[in-house]
Amino acid sequence: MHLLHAKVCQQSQVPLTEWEHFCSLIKLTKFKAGDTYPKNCVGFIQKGLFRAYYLQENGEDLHREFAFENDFICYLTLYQTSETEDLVIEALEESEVYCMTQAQLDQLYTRHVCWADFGRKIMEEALLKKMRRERQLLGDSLEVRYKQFKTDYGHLETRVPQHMIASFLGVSPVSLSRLRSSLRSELVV
Amino acid sequence: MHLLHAKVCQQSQVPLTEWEHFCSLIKLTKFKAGDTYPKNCVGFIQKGLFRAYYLQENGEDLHREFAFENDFICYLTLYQTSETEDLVIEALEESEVYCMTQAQLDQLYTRHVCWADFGRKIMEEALLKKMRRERQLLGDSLEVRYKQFKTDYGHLETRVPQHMIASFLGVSPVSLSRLRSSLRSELVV
DNA sequence: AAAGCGCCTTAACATGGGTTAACTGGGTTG
DNA sequence: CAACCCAGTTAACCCATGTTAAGGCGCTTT
Repeated sequence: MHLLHAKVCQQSQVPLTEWEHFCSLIKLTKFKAGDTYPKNCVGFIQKGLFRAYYLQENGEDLHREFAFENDFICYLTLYQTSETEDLVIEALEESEVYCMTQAQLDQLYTRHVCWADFGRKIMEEALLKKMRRERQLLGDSLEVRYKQFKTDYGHLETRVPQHMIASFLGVSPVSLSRLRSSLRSELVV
Repeated sequence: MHLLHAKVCQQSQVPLTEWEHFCSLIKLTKFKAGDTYPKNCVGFIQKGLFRAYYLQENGEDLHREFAFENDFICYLTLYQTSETEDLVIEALEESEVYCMTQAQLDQLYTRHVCWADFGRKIMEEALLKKMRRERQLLGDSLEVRYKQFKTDYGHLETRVPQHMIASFLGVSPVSLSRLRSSLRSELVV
């Protein structure tokens, strides 16, 4: 809980009564590996690991991102656009998430400025993250992206199967394996 | 002006007095092709065309996006992260933009809920747009991306040099030219 | 008109990554 | 233990795109 409290306070000035109201809304929910996160909820990951991916026509899935401790998750379905309809957020580990419904969050926004402020800052943060990713995808080679992944998400390397990392980096599992082997031989030489 | 008014009202319930205050802050600013948009301002494009690109070490530039009539522009510098420092927003045509400073916008946010709400929705919209782009970059072939570009931004094809479109699509100008020529010959056959 | 300059096209060649398939090793189930 | 499955590796082949370079076209300048 203090993780979430810290995260909220870091973004916005929340009066005590508002925080108490907030606490009355959230519900700690547990997920098992393989569980799907519900479409109409937003959440804060207290513990565990999720991935978000798109279901594609060809049956393969296109990995979009990982989310873990201290991250927020939601489907951004407010706009009911086609993007989010085939998006799936799935638990990869036993996880614990503080959840509320999207509708409850929307009410929070109109209830007190601090929440509107909070929501905006979270969105800004998410947008910056996407821009960083866009830039990497456009400008960096696979090798650079992989090394960046290791510095950014080093702790995920052991928690996540390698083919998901490949998908996250935008290449086939074979390509990532190839790269890793070539990096290994560089070290030896 | 009614363009901007429509855009604001579409996102948030703005009382008349707030709108009047808003109007007292914004200043219609003109840009000539080649002008750089100032770092500390946010704006709404009334008329014209801009591009945002990153300056890279190798001297080339990495195109991030186009912005034109009815779009907002800003550097998202609030966080002073490294991403935005080498970002440039440049006018490609004679343009007119309603501007205010980032500081003025920040004050608006705390002044009335409607603005906090407005800011959050604009950010959500921008985030959705980036997610759509991320998905295209990861999952679609150049041919698909180019065709999508034409349906999304058809009117830009004549306003923008082709090498910028190539950069936006994430390929070299040569590749785009090649694709176009192959699409042309498909039509003939 | 001639020269110069951007932009686009085209061709030739190099290469990174996709695809397929065979093989390995670890874990699970019978 | 055998049979199996799944993830990762490796190799062979192919194609899309990058790179480099040359030529053409339109526009501007002189």
